[in-house]
Amino acid sequence: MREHDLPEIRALELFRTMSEPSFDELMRAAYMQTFPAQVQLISEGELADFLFILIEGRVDLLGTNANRETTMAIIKPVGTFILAAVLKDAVHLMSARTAEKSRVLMVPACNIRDILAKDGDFARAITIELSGCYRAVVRDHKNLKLRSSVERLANRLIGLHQAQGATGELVLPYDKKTLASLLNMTPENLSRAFNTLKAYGVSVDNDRIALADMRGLETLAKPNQLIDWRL
Amino acid sequence: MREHDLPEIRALELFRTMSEPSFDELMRAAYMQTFPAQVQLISEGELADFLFILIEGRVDLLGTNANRETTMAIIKPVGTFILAAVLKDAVHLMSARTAEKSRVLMVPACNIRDILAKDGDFARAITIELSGCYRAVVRDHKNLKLRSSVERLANRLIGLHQAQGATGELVLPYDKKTLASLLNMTPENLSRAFNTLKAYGVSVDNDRIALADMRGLETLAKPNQLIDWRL
DNA sequence: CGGTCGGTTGAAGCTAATCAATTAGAGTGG
DNA sequence: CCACTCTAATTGATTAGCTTCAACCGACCG
Repeated sequence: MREHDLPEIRALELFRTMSEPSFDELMRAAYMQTFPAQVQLISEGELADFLFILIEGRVDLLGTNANRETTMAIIKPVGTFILAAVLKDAVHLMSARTAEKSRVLMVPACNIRDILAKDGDFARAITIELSGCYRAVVRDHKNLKLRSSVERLANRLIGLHQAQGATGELVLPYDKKTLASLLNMTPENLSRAFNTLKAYGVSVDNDRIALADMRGLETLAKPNQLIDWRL
Repeated sequence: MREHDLPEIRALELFRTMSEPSFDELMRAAYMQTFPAQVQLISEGELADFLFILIEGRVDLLGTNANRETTMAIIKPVGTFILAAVLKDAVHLMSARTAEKSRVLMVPACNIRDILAKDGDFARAITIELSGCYRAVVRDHKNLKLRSSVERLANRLIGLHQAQGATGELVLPYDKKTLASLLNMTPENLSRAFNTLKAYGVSVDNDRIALADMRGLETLAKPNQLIDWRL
């Protein structure tokens, strides 16, 4: 990367308070790239190799599910993106695409994690915890933007079923009113959604649910690792 | 707090790797509390005084807007909540209420921040950055769960107007297709929403928007500091 | 026994998505 | 320069999804 960009980067909130050697180490590994518009910088589901910092231009963050796509966020300079995936050494929950010609600083993920490890353990634990919270909300947000209410319910049932040992039965861990609110439905609509799912082998006895046709249910639900399976 | 709980807490991912003196310091300040069901632990809009860690029971995280309420998340043991607000020394974006009798460890926010400051600067900068990302998605999520599409558009316009100097005019920073996706609307529906807003003094000329009746628009939009105003 | 609460059902209405058609502007290539 | 194509944006008609309002049921509780 070019010497001339260094002071600008050093001034960023994220790097301002960092020790000189750590900063040097990071920057030796990092590089500045200029991309034209409409370039796919990262793709959902891939591992996070770099932390991206947008210096100039515009980058859109996108989520997809079952050939639907939605804009999750728009990044403007100066902003980082996909920090959480880098910290967790996890897979991207969103894709990123340049919307204009953009200048981007790319810092290899392993260097970020190295330097973080040298720093305080507690601070590091905090970042991991926080990354987890962040990613959970992103998943929720995608869930809401990209699925109908019946799909959300179906996937929730599949998730609970899994978590409870996949015995063909599950018990709702909260009352239906709460479940409805969590899935952004009215209680009435939840009740109807359960009726809709009867055709897919779902039978309801108060808070006990039986799933008789997992294949069919999954065909409807289209479970998606980048939305559903926390952890 | 009781001696007997200490090993259990120490084993949590968040505290496992922490130095002995730091842990002791935190725990001296912290205390364990048992609450009955249906107790409001924190309220939207208040400052974050404590980091909460749920040890037993269940806590619901709630968001509200214009006398609507929604369940944002359900916390089960062992889990932290409102970490981001604590790190940013900011106001809560969600309320928290016990759903069952719950045992909760409360760590004063200032102690968390003190210990974090002693640890590496970079790790600390990362947590702040990440908290910001997290809170942004929470805001987006509330926006989507608690407002209609016309309300979302109206608030977006108010926000852009503000950001551009509140001159009575604003320029859309992205094309309408992107704006629609960001607001979770179809382009057709966005176009109709703009028509609906004509009655509230909004006139559209390509990407240039004029707001002639801020009072009326705000009455419709009901802007909410806990959803809209980033930073 | 009346009261409340969680849940279900039906009817009506509203919000938003879909499908189809049209216009206007930008860019391409003969 | 003029057709040609592409795309963004708008409009209308229709349909799907969801909410709202109202009534009702059964369980639990005083």
